[in-house]
Amino acid sequence: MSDADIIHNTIKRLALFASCDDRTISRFCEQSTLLSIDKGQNLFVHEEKATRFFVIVKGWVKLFRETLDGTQAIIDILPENNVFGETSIFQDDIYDYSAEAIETAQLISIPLYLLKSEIDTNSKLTTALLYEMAKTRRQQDRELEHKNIQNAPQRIGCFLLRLSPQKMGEPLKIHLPYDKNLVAARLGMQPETFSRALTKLKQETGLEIKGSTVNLDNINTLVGFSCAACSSEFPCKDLKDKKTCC
Amino acid sequence: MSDADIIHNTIKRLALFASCDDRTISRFCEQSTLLSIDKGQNLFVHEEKATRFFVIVKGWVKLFRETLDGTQAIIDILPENNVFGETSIFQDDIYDYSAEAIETAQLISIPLYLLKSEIDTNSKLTTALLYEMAKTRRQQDRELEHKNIQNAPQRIGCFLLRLSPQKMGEPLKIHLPYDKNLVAARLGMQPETFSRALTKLKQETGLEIKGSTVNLDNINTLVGFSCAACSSEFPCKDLKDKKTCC
DNA sequence: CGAGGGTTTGAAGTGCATCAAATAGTGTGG
DNA sequence: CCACACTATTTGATGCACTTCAAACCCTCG
Repeated sequence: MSDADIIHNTIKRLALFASCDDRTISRFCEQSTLLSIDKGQNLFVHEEKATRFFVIVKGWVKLFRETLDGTQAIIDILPENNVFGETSIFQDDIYDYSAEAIETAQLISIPLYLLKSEIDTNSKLTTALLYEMAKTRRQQDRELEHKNIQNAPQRIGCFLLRLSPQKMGEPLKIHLPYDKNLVAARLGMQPETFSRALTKLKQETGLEIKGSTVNLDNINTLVGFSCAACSSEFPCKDLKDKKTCC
Repeated sequence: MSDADIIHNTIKRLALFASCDDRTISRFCEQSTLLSIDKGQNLFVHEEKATRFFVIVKGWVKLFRETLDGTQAIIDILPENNVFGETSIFQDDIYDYSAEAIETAQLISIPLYLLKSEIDTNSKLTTALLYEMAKTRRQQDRELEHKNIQNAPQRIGCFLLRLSPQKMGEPLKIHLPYDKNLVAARLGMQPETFSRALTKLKQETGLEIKGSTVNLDNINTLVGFSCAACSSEFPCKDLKDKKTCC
């Protein structure tokens, strides 16, 4: 497939552009470029002037910020078909986090000015953006709640449930999407804590761990364990299509 | 002032409606009602069907959710001129939190369908909503970061800075907006922890506490203490007009 | 004055972080 | 295919921050 085809196919399928007509989508595609970025490379840095936003075609991207004393706060870790950097249009064109590829990734780079000018005139796109934003807001809401009221093993359980097809009563086989250090950081804990918490989760729910694969006979025990300390009930409606649930 | 005047004056001044013409604003006002609610009363409950959203004219409102095991997660505590409940239009008209008056409050109640239909046609309003949402998103971002990297005394310091006029080098006199138990809950800590953390803050920065009044000779020591562990620098640009800063 | 809330203080426990070291896993060149 | 180096992961020991439970104190208001 040519670059142009990849760009077009990817953009077309995004919820953000779902309501746009072909002409609009083509306009975006024409101005977009496809780029590859190596593992560990930064795409942009917090506070930097923003001119483009991105869509992940392949690979994983880490969004984070750093404090004065050098500690890193992971904001999110995104797989393919996710958009990021677009919110800088509400931020005086300043990126409000840094972005780094955690494994070699392929990205679509789209000029921000296109989105900005489109928003002024295209109410469908604006509404779509609004919906996406609302979804993100809800996710963050949960993250904050979880951080406050769930403990480490429960947060891991919740994270695993998010990765699963989420049918009650079924067995479960999950492959951790990236290395355990990153999962730990994503969940706001130390690698050591992650390791121990996973062991505890094993004891409590009967799940089994082999390397980066997690098996469980029946998802229910995990739901019972993790979702007890959460304000939304299991299938986590309204959130299930996104990476954050529970 | 008549109810209609209060409604009109309040709505007119909201950022959300700043870009709307008088006709639109009048349309909203006509369909709105003014209501009073006693301290401790619920305005609506999480998961309830949503038909109206609200603007605070006077008093304080607590937004929260409860988990199965009964613990409460405070989402926010809002003073006058804040809008809440409006995000349920992105949620199948379900409130995604409960709302309770923490002291007798006066509120404007506006039908959600008005906002919904307006969004389809009025791109100015949609954009304004988008901006408000982006601002909330940023706030939440900070909250999460703070929860991760600031300790209890620092979080209190940050909270106090948010309440102040925020000029460097000046003395400071702050009155805690609501009772200490609530401040503690808002900051995600126990009342006992809050008390102890405040004592520590007193030792570290030289501020003085008399009941619910906080005095400080020079704001700088507080900034130095609290903002060290934060990824944004003091005046907290982009955030200073909202309740969350630092 | 005395009851009852809010607030502070004390003592003990829990959860997570940190530092250090052992072990498992992975890829490399021989 | 093995040995080595290097990294990821686990385990152990200790410390700190916050929570929890309990009791004292303080303040307000009937």
